[in-house]
Amino acid sequence: MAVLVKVGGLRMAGGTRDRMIDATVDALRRNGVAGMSFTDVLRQSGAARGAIYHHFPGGKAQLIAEAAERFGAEVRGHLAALPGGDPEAVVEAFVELVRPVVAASATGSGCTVAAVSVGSGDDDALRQAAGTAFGSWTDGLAARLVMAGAEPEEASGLAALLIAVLEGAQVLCRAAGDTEPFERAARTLRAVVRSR
Amino acid sequence: MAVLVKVGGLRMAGGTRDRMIDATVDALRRNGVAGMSFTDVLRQSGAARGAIYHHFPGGKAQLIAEAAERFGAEVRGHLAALPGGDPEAVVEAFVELVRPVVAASATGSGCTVAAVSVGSGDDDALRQAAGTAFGSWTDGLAARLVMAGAEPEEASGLAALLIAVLEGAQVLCRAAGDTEPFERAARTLRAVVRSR
DNA sequence: GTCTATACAAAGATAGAC
DNA sequence: GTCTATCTTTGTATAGAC
Repeated sequence: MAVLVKVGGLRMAGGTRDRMIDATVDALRRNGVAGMSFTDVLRQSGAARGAIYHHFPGGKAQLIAEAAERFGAEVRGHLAALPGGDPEAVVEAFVELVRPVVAASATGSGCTVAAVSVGSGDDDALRQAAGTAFGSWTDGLAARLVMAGAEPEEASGLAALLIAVLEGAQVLCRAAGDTEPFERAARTLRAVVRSR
Repeated sequence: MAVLVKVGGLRMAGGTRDRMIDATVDALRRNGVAGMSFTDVLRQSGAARGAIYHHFPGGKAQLIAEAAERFGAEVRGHLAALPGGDPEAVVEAFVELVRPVVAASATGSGCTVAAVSVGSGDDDALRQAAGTAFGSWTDGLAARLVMAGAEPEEASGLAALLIAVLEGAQVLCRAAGDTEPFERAARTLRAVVRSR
């Protein structure tokens, strides 16, 4: 096995290590940090038990940190690619981007980084991994808003508000079992941005 | 021991059962559902191991559900007591109420109900317990806004937005280790409500 | 690098004496 | 109602053959 393709020194998707991280991303968003077990990850990735400490000498903490990084980078990419010629349009596009994410959360598959934040316990490295991801989202979204013509300070505050709503809505919608809390909040959010 | 005072058929605070629920509220907000152990609860409440299934035949799930209910009721009380003669003032008071909560979250002690929502896994009873608590917060806050003169539909949307920001800010601030994400979002929130 | 087997600790859950 | 003791399962972590 082990189809390890190396391109420019970067290991491409498809390897065991890679599948393990993907499986961890999924297990985290579904069961949280303490609720995720190696058993789940091994079953979903097809890896053997011994593969864990071979690929991740730091054990569970390292695996989780890398999963948070991967998920964080992926979302950041989506945020940077947000369409919209003015701040209002970017907010509109943000709402559309978030809708399916929140829907997934309503059926049990929430935000991996939020799971790491809430479940980090007293592990500072984990907490910081989550903080870095969230920070990159807020900064990326703020930069996107500036690019669309917003004032830097206004963009920073608006981005922080939007990311907070994104995370809060996922928590609420998972508990509610539907996306209604998000739709209500989003309606107000748009009305509010439009009236500026 | 067992200073069980009964008043009108209701067991008052001070009993073993009661202390166990309090300890569970605390353990949940700190470590999440799967991260909370009976060992923690027993140590903090001073109860014996056998007391668990004596007081909570439903085991861990029942204990967690009751903790979510208690925390939910307590917060709902705070929201109902929010001062303010008009919607803008209520929002202002909300921000002040939330500030210390978010600060606690930044040091590791987040929202008990959020922990239950995120950590509920596939247990529908737990998910629903969290949903009920969140629903009561949103409804209570909306009612308070209506009382302060807001239109019912406007109040419903604004309340959903505020609760989402409350929960999202806790997740972000815990990861950041400080309250900056909340302060940024709150600044924008107030500016936005004021401009109506 | 991949796999099997296993050590060791901690979890939830019960039984039964007091 | 309270407590001690224990069963069973599950989880993390490691050792070592291939």
